[in-house]
Amino acid sequence: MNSYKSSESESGSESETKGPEVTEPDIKTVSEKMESSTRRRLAANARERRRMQGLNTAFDRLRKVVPQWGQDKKLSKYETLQMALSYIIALNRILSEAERYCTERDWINLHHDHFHQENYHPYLGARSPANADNYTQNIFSCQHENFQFVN
DNA sequence: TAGGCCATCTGGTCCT
DNA sequence: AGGACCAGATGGCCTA
Repeated sequence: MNSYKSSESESGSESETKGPEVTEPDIKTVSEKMESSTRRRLAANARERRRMQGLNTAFDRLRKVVPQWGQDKKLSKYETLQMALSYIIALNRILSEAERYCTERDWINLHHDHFHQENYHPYLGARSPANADNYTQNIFSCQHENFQFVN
């Protein structure tokens, strides 16, 4: 654009006329600094790429252990987190309920009930993040009743 | 074609 | 100073 061009030409003419004299060591220092800066940026980019790849690997591992009934399409990161949350809460509920049922038969019946697909319908039906948020809120509203943190 | 999801780059902040 | 983490911007790919 014009502004860019004019400012560029201004600085150019300034250095020609009254700018500070640039010596050979100064030029070398400036170019070395730029080179160093570029090198650091590229290294940071590579580290960030590795970091994100690590994060994605973790998401893939999480997807493998989280239920995915009838969904041929892989869960998005957001969906994976939501499903993991739902799954953990369900497992936790089973554990706490199991403590209340003394006979093995009762426990097996409970186990079957909890892992039936219908229990996850609220999440699977949540297509938009807004709906998913509502579901999360519902989950958390139950969480206070069901979770007890042990030191 | 719009919208969702994702990878990458980038600059800022905090920590060691 | 350098690394880790984060959030915003951007562009590509895919699907309804």
